[in-house]
Amino acid sequence: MKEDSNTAPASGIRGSNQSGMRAYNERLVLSLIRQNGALPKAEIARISGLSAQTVSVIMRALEADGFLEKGEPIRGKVGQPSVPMNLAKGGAFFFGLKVGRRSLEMILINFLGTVIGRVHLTHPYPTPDGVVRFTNDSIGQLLDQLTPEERKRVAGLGIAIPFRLWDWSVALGLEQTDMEAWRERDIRAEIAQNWNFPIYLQNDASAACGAELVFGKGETPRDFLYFYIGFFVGGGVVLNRSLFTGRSGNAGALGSIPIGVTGKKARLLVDVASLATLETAIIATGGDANILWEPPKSWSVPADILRDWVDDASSGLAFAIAAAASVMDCEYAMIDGWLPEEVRAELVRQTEQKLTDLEIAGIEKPPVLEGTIGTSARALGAASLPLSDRFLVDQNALLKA
Amino acid sequence: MKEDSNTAPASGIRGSNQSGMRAYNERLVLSLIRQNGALPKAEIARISGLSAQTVSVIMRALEADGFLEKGEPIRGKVGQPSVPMNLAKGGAFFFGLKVGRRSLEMILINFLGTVIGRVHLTHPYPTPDGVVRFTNDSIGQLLDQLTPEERKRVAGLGIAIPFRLWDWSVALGLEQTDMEAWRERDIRAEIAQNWNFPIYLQNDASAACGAELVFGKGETPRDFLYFYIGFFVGGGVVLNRSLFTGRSGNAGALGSIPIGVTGKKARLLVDVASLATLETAIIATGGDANILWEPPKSWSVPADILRDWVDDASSGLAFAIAAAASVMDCEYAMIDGWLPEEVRAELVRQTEQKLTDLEIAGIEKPPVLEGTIGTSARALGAASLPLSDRFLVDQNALLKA
DNA sequence: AATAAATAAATCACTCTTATTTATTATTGA
DNA sequence: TCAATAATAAATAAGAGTGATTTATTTATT
Repeated sequence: MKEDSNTAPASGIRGSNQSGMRAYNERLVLSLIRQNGALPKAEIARISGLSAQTVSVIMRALEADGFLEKGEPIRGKVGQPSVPMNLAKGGAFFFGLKVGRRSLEMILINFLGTVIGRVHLTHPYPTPDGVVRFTNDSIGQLLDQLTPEERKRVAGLGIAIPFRLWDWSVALGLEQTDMEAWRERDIRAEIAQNWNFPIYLQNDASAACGAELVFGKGETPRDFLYFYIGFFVGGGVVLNRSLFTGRSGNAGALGSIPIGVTGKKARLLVDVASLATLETAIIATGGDANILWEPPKSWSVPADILRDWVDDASSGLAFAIAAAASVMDCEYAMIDGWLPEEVRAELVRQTEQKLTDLEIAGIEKPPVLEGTIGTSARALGAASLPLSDRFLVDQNALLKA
Repeated sequence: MKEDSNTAPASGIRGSNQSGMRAYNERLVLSLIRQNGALPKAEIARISGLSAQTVSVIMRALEADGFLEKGEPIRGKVGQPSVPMNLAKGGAFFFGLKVGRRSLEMILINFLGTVIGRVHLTHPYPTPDGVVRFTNDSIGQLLDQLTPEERKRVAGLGIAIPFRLWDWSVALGLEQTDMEAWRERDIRAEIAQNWNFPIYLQNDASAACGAELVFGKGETPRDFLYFYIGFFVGGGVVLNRSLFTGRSGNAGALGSIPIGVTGKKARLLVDVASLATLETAIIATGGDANILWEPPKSWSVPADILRDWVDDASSGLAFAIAAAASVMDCEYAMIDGWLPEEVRAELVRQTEQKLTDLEIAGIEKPPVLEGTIGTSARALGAASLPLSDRFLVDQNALLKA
């Protein structure tokens, strides 16, 4: 699969002009409200440093375009009551597709990030044909739930999918050929033929990171490191409050962080901290590994196997976090995944402990936190891709179209 | 020492306005010429996407201000001959100070990056008082070489200094107290009292990385990883063609990358790939380690000691590069340092070999290259700090002042 | 004649400054 | 206690200023 196909047009460094400036300031307003909740115009002016008049003009335009709406005036303070402006839930709609080990999931979210539609399909393993068909069908179904007016406001589809699917074959116990198909197919392009909104494709773990960045609860830090534990473990790197995907779109390939060497073979994080490893352990003792792919609430993994896995995984994560923190000096590390909440909590606790115990001079060890999104992070993150690209601050927004 | 004092004002996300736009486009023009050499206005317009008229206005202004100058018209093509515009060497001047293990070095460069003045001082170890006095004295001397007109165009001083100097004491065999002074002193502020140009302070290895970015020969890649081998080993991370220093200014603390664990103690890159290690090895065999601090051309380190050191150092570097590449997906890794050229070449060769041999799935291993600046990278990088801040593209340039 | 570089004049889009309006709370004086 | 007045803050209108763009023109060359 042409994984590069998601990458923005490489382009050299471009100049800036007035429309770029306006686009940037509009995104800034929307981003500030998304981060802080409803805010009056005067407050936006103070935060952004823009003049009150400029903010007034921009926000009235955004309101007229249906992206913002007035809240109840707040009285009780000296002066004219302030009118908080909030995101209008019908401002735009986004599709998010998660391609997973055992299932496909399509969600439809509104401008506030609320899931307003969901289609789910279980499969033995993902195939390009199956994914393309499911995508087109489910988008059709979900569009039916929207009014004709709302349909015009669909701003895109994001796809969260593990990269290098063809490397799965062995782990999945499938014939090499079943996965080889992914190498050549460009499902993004195929799906794009059917729809006239933009389509984005990203590594599933990076997408999950995007969900945390856009929809995460609490204050989002400038720079953080994110791990998502799925069939494999992957992650994302957030710099300056935006997801850094690098030149090839594969930055934050955190599963490939080496955590030790035996001879010439590096042991990688993915070898110890992914559900594939846990599955193997369960199967080795004659257990039924399918429980892993049910919604995590209902997991019933033998306690001793789980304990060993958490022990190994947290050691690997601690080492990986230390390595990554040296490179990018992050404020904190976050762990989420397709895990029951109590397993995630224990994994975070042990990782934090092992990181604290590790003696490393010269860097500050970031605190380790639990993700705030949980199991649905990948689908939500997928849907956040078109949202980020169109409505959130982005350095490139300043440049010429 | 308040190492944070260099960090840019934290500030939230700011809006953009016309002066920001113009400032950005001016920097863009200067950056394009610095990267590509002399370019005619029409070519700048094509690369930047700005209209020919806009570029014409901007470049005439820059010429009038003395930052650009006309080259010889190029004939031989259809149409009016193109006039390549180049950086004017007298456009601005910058001071760069390197604080090192055994010496201080102050350089003065012109707008082209050519070193036009240099003052050097050997010391047993760096003290805040010594550094402040040397700085003020040497700036005074070097200013005498400039005309009164040129003196007005001094745009700043950059200081490249190892962070956490107080951790040196043990390695240097000095009393703890000698280095404790650094913890409290803010030499940047002290020096700033004497001069009315801006002063920047940065980790010495990150500064060296900046030299590569600004003055490096050949095409500079978007994203790369940089190691500078000095008394300690450190580095820098370049993202989107700019030096990423992170929230605390300590990103690219590449010396702290863990390369293995024994019990709870992590072995770090700095333990195997710094000259401090080599010095220890030399002293252990009764040799004279002072040769290391002479200009590297005249090194005469026993061959067997050097061979062992290069072997260990390259193994550590290979592992560190693999780890960092997983996090940030860099185009390549670069190694430079206070080293004789043949040692650097061998170190790079072995690192590349060991990285190739290392089996790691899921990432592309970056090629390893030699730095193009060499021993003077730190002082040049220091001088590049005010240059970057005032004259090169920088996302923040677009925002309101 | 064709082509390309460079520029001039007019236009357009945007933010900023200054001044005004509006709605509210705080203070004052009978 | 109550009404009149002052102070304050939000919001906006009008006009100024700045900078990129468009269109047209000039210039120098093959």
